[in-house]
Amino acid sequence: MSELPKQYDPKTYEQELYSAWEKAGVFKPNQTAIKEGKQPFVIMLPPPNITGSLHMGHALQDTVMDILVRFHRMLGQPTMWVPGIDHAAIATNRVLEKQLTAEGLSRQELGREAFLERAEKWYEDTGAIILDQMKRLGCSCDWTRQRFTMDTEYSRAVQEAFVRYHAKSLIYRGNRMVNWCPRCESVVSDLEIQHEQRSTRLVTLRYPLTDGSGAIEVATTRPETMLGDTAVAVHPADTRYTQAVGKTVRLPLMDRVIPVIADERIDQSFGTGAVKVTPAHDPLDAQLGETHKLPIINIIGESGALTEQAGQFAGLSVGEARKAVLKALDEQGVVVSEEDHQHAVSLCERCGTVIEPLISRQWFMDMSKLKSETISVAEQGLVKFAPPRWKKHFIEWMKSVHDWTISRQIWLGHRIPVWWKPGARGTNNEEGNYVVSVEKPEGEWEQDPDVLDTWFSSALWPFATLGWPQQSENMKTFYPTSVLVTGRDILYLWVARMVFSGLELLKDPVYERPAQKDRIPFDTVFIHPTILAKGGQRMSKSLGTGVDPLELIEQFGADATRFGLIYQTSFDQQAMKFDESAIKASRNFVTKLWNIARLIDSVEEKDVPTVADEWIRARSLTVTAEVTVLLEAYKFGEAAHVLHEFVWKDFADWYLEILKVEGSTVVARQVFTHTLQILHPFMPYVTEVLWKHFNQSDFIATSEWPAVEAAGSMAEEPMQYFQQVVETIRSARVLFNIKPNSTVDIYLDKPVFSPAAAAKMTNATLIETSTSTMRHIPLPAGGVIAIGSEEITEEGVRGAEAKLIKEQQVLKSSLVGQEKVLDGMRGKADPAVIAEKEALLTRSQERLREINKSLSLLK
RNA sequence: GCGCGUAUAGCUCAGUGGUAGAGCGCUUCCUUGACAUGGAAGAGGCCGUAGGUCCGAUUCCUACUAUGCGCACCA
Repeated sequence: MSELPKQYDPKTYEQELYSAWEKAGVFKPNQTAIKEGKQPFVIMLPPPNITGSLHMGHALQDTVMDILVRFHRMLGQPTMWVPGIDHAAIATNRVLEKQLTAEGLSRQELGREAFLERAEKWYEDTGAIILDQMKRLGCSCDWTRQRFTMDTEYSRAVQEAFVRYHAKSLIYRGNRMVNWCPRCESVVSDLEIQHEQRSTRLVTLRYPLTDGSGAIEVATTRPETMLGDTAVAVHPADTRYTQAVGKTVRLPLMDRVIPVIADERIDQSFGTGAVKVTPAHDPLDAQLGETHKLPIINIIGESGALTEQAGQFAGLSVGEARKAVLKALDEQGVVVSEEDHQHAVSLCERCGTVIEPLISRQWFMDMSKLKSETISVAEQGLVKFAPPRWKKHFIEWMKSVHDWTISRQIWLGHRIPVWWKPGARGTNNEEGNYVVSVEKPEGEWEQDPDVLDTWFSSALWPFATLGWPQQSENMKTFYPTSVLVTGRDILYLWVARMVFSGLELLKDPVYERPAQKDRIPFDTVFIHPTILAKGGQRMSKSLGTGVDPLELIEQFGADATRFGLIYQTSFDQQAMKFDESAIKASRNFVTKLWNIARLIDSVEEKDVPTVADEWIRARSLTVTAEVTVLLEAYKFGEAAHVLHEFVWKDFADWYLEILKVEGSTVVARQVFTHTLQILHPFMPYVTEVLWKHFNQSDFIATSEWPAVEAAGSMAEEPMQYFQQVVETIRSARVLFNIKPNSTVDIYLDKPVFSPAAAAKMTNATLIETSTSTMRHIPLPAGGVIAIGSEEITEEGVRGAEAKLIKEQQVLKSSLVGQEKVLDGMRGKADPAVIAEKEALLTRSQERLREINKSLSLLK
C-alpha cells in the first residue's frame, strides 16, 4: 500500500479517474444483470439546450441524477443514464439571425437552404460544451448512447409522431387566435409567453349611435385596434345600456356600422362597462366574435405592421398606429378621456417583444382526449411525484390546458411532414389539398414551410432515444424509465407533454403495451429545488448574481461542489438560496476523509476490539440503513447531513481518538471503507481514490452497496458514559480555569471501558483513590468525578462556584416550568408522554442534586 | 386577481403539540505528528404579527404583514 500524499488535490485524480471509469465501461448498463432479469434503473437526461452552458441549476440537477444512478448501480441494477442535447430551435435561430444582422443580411436574402447549412455548421462548431462540463462534475452517463434531437433517426421519430397523431385526428389545421411574436415572426404557445404588469393609458372613446339617440363610451388600452372593431358589447344586466342593445353605432375613422351586443362575459364594473370588440386581435373578443358571428377584420399583419384593412393607417407599426389613430380620433372629438392604468401585457419569453394576439392558420394539437388520460394516470398514482405536492399542480394545470399550437414560422427545427398542392396553403381551400406523410408523396407537392415547436420533439425524448418508432430491444429493456429529475419550471412545458406523448404513441398494438403504467415514460417525477442567489434573487449573469459551477469545481473540486450543493437542499424545499460557504465546508469534509485515511494508515496494526469498535460498527450499520432509506425517498440533503455527522463526529472525533490508544485497525478499515461506499454517490472521486488505496479490487463505483443489517449492540451505554466522562473533564478544565496542556488527576468511582483513551483525550492521569484536595463534578447521567490539579486556586474555585450557581438557577427555574407542565398534563395527556416527561423531570432533579452536592463539596 | 410555498441563531437551513438544532460565521483557549481545510470549550433565538383550538402552540386553525413562485382574456 503506497503512502497517501499529505494533501488531497482533486485535479490530480478527477480527470484520470473519469477516463478510467469510462474506459472500463462502468457507465454502461451491466449486461449480466440484465440477463439475470434485474430491474433496470434508467434516467434520461433532460436534454440541455445546445446553446447553453452549465449553470448552478444544472449542477444540482445533474448531481441529483448522478447520486441516483450511482446508488442504483451499486445496488446491482443494470443502470443507464442517457445523455443528449436539444437543438433549441428558437434560441439557435436567434443566434444565427444576429450573425446575419451583423453581416448586413436578412435570412430571406440568404435563403432557407443556406440558413440551415449555417445552422448545421454552427451546431458542429459549438458542439455540446455543456456535456463536457457535466463530465467534470463526475456524471456517470453512458456517453455511447448520446443523442441529439436533430439527428437523423430522432428527426424521423418526430415526423412519425406528427403523422400518427394526425391520423388519430389529434393534430388538426385551424384558423384560430394565436400568440404572435412580431419580432420572431412566428406563433408561440401559451407557455412561451410571460405576463408583465405595465402602466399604460386607458383611453375612453365615444361611438355615436346611428339612430342619433346619443353615444356609447368604450374604454381601451389599445386604441389602434378600433380599426378592426366589429361590435360593441355590454353586459345583458347592465341597465345603463339596456336601451342600446340591438342598435348600431358608427365606428369613427372607418365609417363602419357595427352592432351593440349583450354578453355575460363583460365585466360591468370595469371602465364604462361597454367594450369595443375586435375579434381579430383580442382573445376574449375572438370568443365573443365566435358566439355572435361577428366579422373578423385583420388589421395587424404578421410583421407587426397594419394591413390594407387598416385603410389610411396601413403600413404603420402598431406603436406608430396607436399615436396616429389617437390623434385622428382626438381631432374628431371621439376621445372622451385618458387615464393611467396598470395592466398585464403578454411578452415573448425569448425576445421580450409584446405579443400580438391574432387569428392565423396553424397546426394545433387537440388536447381534449390527451389531457383526460394524463389526468387520470396522475390521479391514480401511476406516475408518482416527489415531493408529492407537485401531483396536484400537475393535475390542476392539465385540467386547464388549451389546444397546443405546434407550428412555428422559423426555419430551424423539424419541418412539418405535410405536403400541399401548390397554392392551396393559406387559402380557404386548404381542406383536402394536403397529404400528411414522412416521405414526399408522388406528384407535385410542396412541403409545409413551418417547423414544429421544439417541445413537440422533446416530448418524445424518453422513447425516441430508445429507438421508437421501431419496436427495439432497447425499448423492451429500458422503457419505461425510472425517474425524471427536473426543475418545476418545465413541469408543464415538458413533463406533461412527455406523459401524454408516451401514453398515446405507445398505444399501437405493435408495442404490446396495453397497460397505462407501461406507456408512461417514467415511474417517478422528482422536482428539485430552484437555486437562488444567497440574497434570494434569481441567479443570473445580467444581475451579477450568477455563480459558475465550473469555477467552484476548479477551486474546491467536484466532490465538494456536489456535496455542498446537496447538503444545502432538503426534500420539500421549493427554492434553495445558494451559500458558497457550504461548498467550502464540503471541501473541508473531503480533506477530513483524506486525513482519516492517513490516520488509519499511521496507527500501528492491532486487532483487540474494544467497546468503541463494537459501537462504531453498530453506528455504521445504522447509518447505512438510514442513508439507504433516505436515498430511496429522494431525501438527498438529509442523507448528506447524516453522513457528515457520522464521519466527523462519531468516526473521527470519538472512534479514531480511541483507536489511537487501543482497538482494531481491521474494524477501522472495514467501517471506513463501508462509509466510503455510502458516500460514493455524493463524492465519487475522493471515495474512489481512497477505496483503491485500501487495496480494494475493482472500482468503488461498481462495488456492492453495503447490506442493510440490524445493528444489535450493547456498546451504546458504555460508550455514552465514556463520552460523558471525557466531556465533563474537558468542561471542568474551563470551569476551574486549568490550561489544556497541564495534566490533571481524575478519580472515577465507576470506571470507563478504556481508561487509557479517556486519559489521553483529556490529558489526565486516572488515579485509584480520590484525595481530599480534589474537587467534585457531577456527571450528567449521575455519578461524580473528582478532579485534582495544582492549578486549582481559590479564585478558580470561586469562579467555578459562580458558574455552578448560575447553572443551578437556570435548572431551578426550568424545574418550576417542567412541574407546571406536568401538572397540566396529569389526567389529560397520553400516560406514556407523561411518564416520559416525569423521567425527564427526575433527571433534572438528580442533576440539581449533583450540582448542590458539588457546590457543597467546593466549600 | 386566483393558487401554491416560505417566515426559527449574524448567514444558509433542519426540526418538534410539552420552554429549540446543524453547517458556516463569532468569542476564548490549544502549533499534543491524521487534519489550523484542525481540536476543545462557549456566546448567541419571547421559532414574522395578532387572534383561535388545547391543560399546554414555535409546531394545528384563521387573519394580517413580508417574501418567492405559478396561473390569469379585465377591455
